[in-house]
Amino acid sequence: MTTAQDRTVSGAACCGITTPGGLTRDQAESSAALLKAVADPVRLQLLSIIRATEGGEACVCDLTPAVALSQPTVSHHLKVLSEAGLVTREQRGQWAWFSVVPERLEDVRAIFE
Amino acid sequence: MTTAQDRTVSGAACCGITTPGGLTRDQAESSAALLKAVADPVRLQLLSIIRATEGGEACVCDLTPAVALSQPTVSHHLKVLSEAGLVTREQRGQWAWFSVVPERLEDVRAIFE
DNA sequence: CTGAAGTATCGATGGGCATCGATGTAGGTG
DNA sequence: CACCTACATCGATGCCCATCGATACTTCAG
Repeated sequence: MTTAQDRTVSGAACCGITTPGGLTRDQAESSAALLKAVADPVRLQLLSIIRATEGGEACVCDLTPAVALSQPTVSHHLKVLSEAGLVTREQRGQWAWFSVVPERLEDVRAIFE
Repeated sequence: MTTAQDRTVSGAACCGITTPGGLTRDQAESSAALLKAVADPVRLQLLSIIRATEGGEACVCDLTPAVALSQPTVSHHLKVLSEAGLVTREQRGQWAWFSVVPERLEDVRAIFE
């Protein structure tokens, strides 16, 4: 995808100022991927609900009525969060329990240090 | 858009755990809107470039070659960032200068306190 | 006023994604 | 075995958005 500039190009600017700093395209791409997982109202709600639940865990049967969406949709969102490393899934008996990964949330904050 | 639950519904869960905490749908919606503005590799790059430029300002003529995209596209991204309150635009002579709003970046971090 | 340069806006297009119903799968129960 | 429940996957659909070329707008120089 990335064409010829994985580095920040600094063209001879009209204003005579070069732009040396800045993220690499790859850095920006991976940070954006993590942010995309979080930039959704439903997923933000899911994260906050899981965190607010006693024990820090919640199963889909709890989350589905809480966000008022179909079960496949909730399952989809949890998969996105899981693939981003923001939550972990643990099959316990018949239910799937999800809990958040605080370190990963810290990674998100670190993007805007 | 929001149907009947602007509050976090707590259905009688299968596991006997209610989900009292959690964001309101409206809270989640506005936070997600802010995050969406930032969840894009190009916009992350633009923000970092502007911040890294001496003076904390940059004009479109600098940014366009730096991200290797067409001028209309860069202008579009800057508009998105501007509407999210993440950058401010100042017309100075013939050029449009953009600078980041640190307080707004702090708002983003605050979502994951 | 005429022309040129920097930006913003417009319209079109293609890709990604949120959502759903239907279906598959696995664990628990009889 | 058969049946139910919790959850995941699949396929389809509709919407949002990133990107572009073309064009309009603004500012400056002559």
